[in-house]
Amino acid sequence: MSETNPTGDQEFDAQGFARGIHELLVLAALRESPRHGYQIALDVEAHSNGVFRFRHGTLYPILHRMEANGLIQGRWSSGGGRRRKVYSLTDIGRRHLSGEADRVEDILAGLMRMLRRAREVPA
Amino acid sequence: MSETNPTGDQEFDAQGFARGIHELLVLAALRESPRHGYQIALDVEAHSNGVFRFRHGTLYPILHRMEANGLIQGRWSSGGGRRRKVYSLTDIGRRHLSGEADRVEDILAGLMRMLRRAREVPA
DNA sequence: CGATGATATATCGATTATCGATATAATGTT
DNA sequence: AACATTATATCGATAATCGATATATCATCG
Repeated sequence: MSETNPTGDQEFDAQGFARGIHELLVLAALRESPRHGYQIALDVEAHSNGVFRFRHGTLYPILHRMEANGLIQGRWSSGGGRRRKVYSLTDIGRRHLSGEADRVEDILAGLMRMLRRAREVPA
Repeated sequence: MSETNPTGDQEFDAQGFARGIHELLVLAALRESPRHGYQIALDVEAHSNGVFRFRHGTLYPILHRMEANGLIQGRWSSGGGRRRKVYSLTDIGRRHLSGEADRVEDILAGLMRMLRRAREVPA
């Protein structure tokens, strides 16, 4: 009963799930236009009513990792003044965004089913 | 903008989320009747079309932790033969199940919103 | 009746990533 | 001039999954 699951559902990897969520949040924040780190954090927080929030000790390592993996590309804003690293989606990141969105949505659907079952607790 | 969020939404804790999911899977599997570890693993796998799967190196530590936290209660099946530790929901576990189900569902709803936004990627 | 595979529980070490704390610096405001 | 906000960065502690491994029972089949 362990053949690759026949429904086409995606598998749940507990460790990777949170990481995937974080990366999706970043990719989604960049989907329209480039942004620097702090903007990404504010964008994510604003669009989720404060549910999702990046601590900067979390965000910047994620951005570095994603840049190393080629999902995003950062460029230091030229021109004097406050240094900002502006990130934009790469083609890889754009593909990853849609692929991961599908994958995660399947998992979320599975979780929803699980929750509905869990609600049917006999009093 | 960091006061306890006003919408009543639950906050997302990346680290704790996966753990919470695992615990919910166990609690949900026990909601009807007591089961031992191996049954829980099979139950979870069966009801999720193989999306969710417990490795035993993962499951048993979780069961031990949940028992230590009072969410479930294990009893070694008396009577000769193969030793089995049968777990059942405690009252605490039952309350936790419904509370956590609400909490996680809010987060899932937030993730769904995020995914919908992510899908509107300009071609 | 012996071998094999499924059932069943358990522990341990390696890995890895978040998180909090902390550092640095420029900018705007009073 | 002082202070809060904006902005990026690193580091160590923490914690939990995961794979590997160990042990033992039971059923089945040759």
